[in-house]
Amino acid sequence: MAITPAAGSSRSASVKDVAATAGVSLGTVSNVLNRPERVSRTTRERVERAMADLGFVRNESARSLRTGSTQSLAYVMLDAGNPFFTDVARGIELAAEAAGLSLFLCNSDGRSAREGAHLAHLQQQRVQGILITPVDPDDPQIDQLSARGTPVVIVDRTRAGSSFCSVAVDDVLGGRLAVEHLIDVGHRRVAYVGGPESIGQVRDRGEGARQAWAEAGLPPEDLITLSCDAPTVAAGRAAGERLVGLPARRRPTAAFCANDLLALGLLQQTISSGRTVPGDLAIVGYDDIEFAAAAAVPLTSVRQPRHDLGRRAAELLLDEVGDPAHEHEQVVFTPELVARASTLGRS
Amino acid sequence: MAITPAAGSSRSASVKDVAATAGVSLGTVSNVLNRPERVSRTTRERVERAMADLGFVRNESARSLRTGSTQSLAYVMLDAGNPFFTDVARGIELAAEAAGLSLFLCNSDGRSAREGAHLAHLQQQRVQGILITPVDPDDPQIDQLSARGTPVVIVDRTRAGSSFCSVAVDDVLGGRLAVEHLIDVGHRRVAYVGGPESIGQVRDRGEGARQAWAEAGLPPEDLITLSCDAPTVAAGRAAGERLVGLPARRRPTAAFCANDLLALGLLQQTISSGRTVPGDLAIVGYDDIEFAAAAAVPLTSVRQPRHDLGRRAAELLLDEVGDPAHEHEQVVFTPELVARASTLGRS
DNA sequence: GACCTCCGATGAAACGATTTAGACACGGAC
DNA sequence: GTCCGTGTCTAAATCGTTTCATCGGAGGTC
Repeated sequence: MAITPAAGSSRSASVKDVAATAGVSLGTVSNVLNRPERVSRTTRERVERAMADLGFVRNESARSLRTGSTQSLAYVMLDAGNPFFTDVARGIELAAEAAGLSLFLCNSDGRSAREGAHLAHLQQQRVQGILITPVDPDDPQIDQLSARGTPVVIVDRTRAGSSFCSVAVDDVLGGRLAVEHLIDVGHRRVAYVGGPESIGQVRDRGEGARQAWAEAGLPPEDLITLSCDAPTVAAGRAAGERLVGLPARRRPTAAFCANDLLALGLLQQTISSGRTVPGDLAIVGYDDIEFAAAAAVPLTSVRQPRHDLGRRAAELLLDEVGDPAHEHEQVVFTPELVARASTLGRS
Repeated sequence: MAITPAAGSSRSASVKDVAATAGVSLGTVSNVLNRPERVSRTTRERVERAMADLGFVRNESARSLRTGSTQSLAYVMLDAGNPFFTDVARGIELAAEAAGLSLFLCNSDGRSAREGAHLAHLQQQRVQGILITPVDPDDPQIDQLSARGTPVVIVDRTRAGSSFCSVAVDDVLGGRLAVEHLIDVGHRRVAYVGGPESIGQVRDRGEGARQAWAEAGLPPEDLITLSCDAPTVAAGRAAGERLVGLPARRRPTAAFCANDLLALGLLQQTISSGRTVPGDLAIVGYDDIEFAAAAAVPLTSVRQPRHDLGRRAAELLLDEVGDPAHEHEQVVFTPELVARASTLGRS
């Protein structure tokens, strides 16, 4: 007996305890765990029996300290409350699962400080790689991560220099699709309802909207921009109230929103103030989240392949981790307009 | 010069490299990291300088191997696509952040196998504790975790034996509130639209509905139950079609749905099939997710304090981690009915 | 000047796993 | 009988950090 750790209680069993119980050496236990084919059947069974009896749980810290690598990836998401990002996360997760890695989700909640804390911690954990939808894609901390050896893939954003892999969707094109559609169905006064200009997507989608407007030869002043604090449902409602406040002859007959949360807020405010969609105001959203189709007036939206976005991002990361000859790649997906009742009238 | 690791490239710098560069011993570097007040200012600055120059990043594996504890919690969520759970997660996160711990989110996606893999991995990581909304609260793996020394708090479920802390909401009461409200506003034929009976919440909310119905002295056969495969928007739409198929004299005038996703699906199907809410069908949801209020017919729903649920769960876990005299506690919150247009008509 | 204290810094010993070089036994071939 | 190969298992070194007992020197007291 002596001073061996008390059975089952105080401290969890280590390989040493297992070895002692099974009457073999440390190395043999390790072989049972990592290269079971090298161990004779009888010994292996004895060791496995000992592990079960002691409730042995491998210590991942020790393992990764010795081997220098972990079995996990992380996705630092911009807003866990936006279904778009949780769908992207699901795509990532499936790819990670297929590769036998586990995925940690972190939520920066749009705050740089929080994002920074997560990144620092993940770097200390020595995760195999990090996927991130950054608050600011040009944040130097991201370069620093990469320079210090943690592969990073940027999701749903691109970056000027191409020192990273990234996966994004062509937001300028998405903006064009939305506005071309509104022009097609006859609108000649349109509002672009965008989140803060600091967000790259908001800028790009607005840019696409303006391009489509100009190419149709329509006067720039008839495409007005409503800028919101944040791309949220509440901000969408507020935007609705500002629209109503406009004089009738300047009031747009349609709105293109930078994401579906804004569009849903706007939709709600419009209907609850007694106007109709699309009769009084046609609405186009962006992202095509599940709740867009499920809205009482199903929302026309620009669909992003969010699942594929996540999956592809994870694949790029895995390639960067595994292949020494990896070359950075910027993948850009093409968005697609899904027309529904909010611009077409009752179907 | 000699054989010191190449500056900045191959392998990341360790405390040993920092010590060599700063001309101090290992222990001093460690003191700078952990007990800076014990180190004289000049030495400390020299060490900090060396850390910056070398791009030193503390190795968390080594740290937690030595100290035997990590700085992280984990929440294994049932469905990252359901805003209810992401809101709970946010509550947890705030509490974890306040305690200086980082939070890893894992998504079991309703699958036991995935949940099990996450739990095993988290246990190997030696996280400080695990919060979980389990697929099956009676899963023996949860007991095993706890027995092996990883504190577990069950979120949004309770468990027969009280060997865990848990935080939940009184679902029977929630069911009663919903149905009492429908009776109050005059409904005498009601449908309970629930997910699979295997989910505890679905059972409890249905039970509450039946209790309220019985206490009002209404005939049991006028409270019908529609059972769905899963509590999702798509299933809600399907339920709507089944309702329409019922003969008019048996068709309910109101529906109580086990969660808001179902309710939103049902709402959409009802409206797009040309009927009105609440005129032809009043609808009550459950959870009061943000999209419930933002639906074009704002949804009456049973609000759960999802933010507090998460926060309280995290606090219980932190107490269990920190206080040796900790006693398990089952917290039950009280739900609250939020009446909106889907049962009250246009406001 | 001897003695004590205090402060700051040191060095070695862990933590628990993996890995590698080698020991040992057992047959079979020559 | 010797030698070699093969199949198993062992022993020791190692990963990067923290901790703890210790040590040297500066300064104060008698």
